[in-house]
Amino acid sequence: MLRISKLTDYGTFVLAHLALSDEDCVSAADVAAATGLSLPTVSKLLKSLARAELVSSTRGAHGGYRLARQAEAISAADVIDALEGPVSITQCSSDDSPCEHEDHCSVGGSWQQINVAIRRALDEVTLVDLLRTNRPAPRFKFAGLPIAIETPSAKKS
Amino acid sequence: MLRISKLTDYGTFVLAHLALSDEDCVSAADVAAATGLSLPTVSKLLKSLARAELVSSTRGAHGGYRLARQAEAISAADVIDALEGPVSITQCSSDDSPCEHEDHCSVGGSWQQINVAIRRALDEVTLVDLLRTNRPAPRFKFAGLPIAIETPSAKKS
DNA sequence: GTAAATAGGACTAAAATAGTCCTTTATGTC
DNA sequence: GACATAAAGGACTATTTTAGTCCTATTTAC
Repeated sequence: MLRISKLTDYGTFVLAHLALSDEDCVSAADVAAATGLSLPTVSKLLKSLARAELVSSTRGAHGGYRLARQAEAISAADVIDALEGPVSITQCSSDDSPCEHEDHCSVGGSWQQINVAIRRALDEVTLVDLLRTNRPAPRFKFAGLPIAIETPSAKKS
Repeated sequence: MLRISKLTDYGTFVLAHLALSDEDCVSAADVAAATGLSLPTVSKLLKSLARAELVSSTRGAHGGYRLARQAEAISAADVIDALEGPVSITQCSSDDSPCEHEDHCSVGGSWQQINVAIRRALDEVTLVDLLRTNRPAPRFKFAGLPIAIETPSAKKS
């Protein structure tokens, strides 16, 4: 587990489509048609992405969305931040609520280190990288261990 | 977001207590008392940890649990695997179900790279590290950016 | 035999996520 | 100026996941 939400994954589809589109400006409906996602969902995603300033929008007739900056300048961390809020591996490292286990907690600090390491990994991968590894013919499945195992019916999203 | 579950976090409390205990064998009830968690919850966690062979158990009267190997040899990744299943950042990289977005998916491969990077970070931190950073007097809060911000009411779990 | 423990799994409750819909605002076109 | 198109914002529902509890069976010390 420790996974990104479906919506974040969809968000990368949406951004990928904007990055690859020839058009200057693509409507949510077009993105929905191109990605196979429903319009309400795409719409919701684009609104969030716009609020995070990863895409910019034009309202009204012939309006739509485009990337707010170059694909190289959009990292996986940016996308996750936009759609799930800031990355933080434990709840108590992000909440403002008091941690009721503080008295017994003998771990804690290292999660922050892990957090930073994960963050770094996510910062280093840009939308361009996500596009580059675009549908290789033989697909791979990651089954928990850092070893890619080829499977006949493997799939990716 | 992109966080470990509460139970996994609790799991580290439980393992920490076993690691620090003088006793050879600690019952679930003792762990519950020491950690402030409920017995059913601790019991569930220890059962999962035992199945993953991170702890070993002795049944019957005077039974209990102990670490199955040295604390240095238990990584954060091991704990997450035991309590949440294998780490995989996207659903379709772990499921056996077909990915219904495959046709439109223009990302995918790079998530696996990210997965490996995260995995590496989690592999490198052991239970000993988690114990070492044990309750520093001034506590830190990680607010999304890889910068630790000190707050008056910060807490950790 | 009995009490103290773990093993396994079923079940319920709570919370987070996903997905949809409605109303408002902005903008181009006729 | 009216109308059509499209985004903005938010409310709401449904679904799924996670958390937490409980019950029964098995094992072992005394």
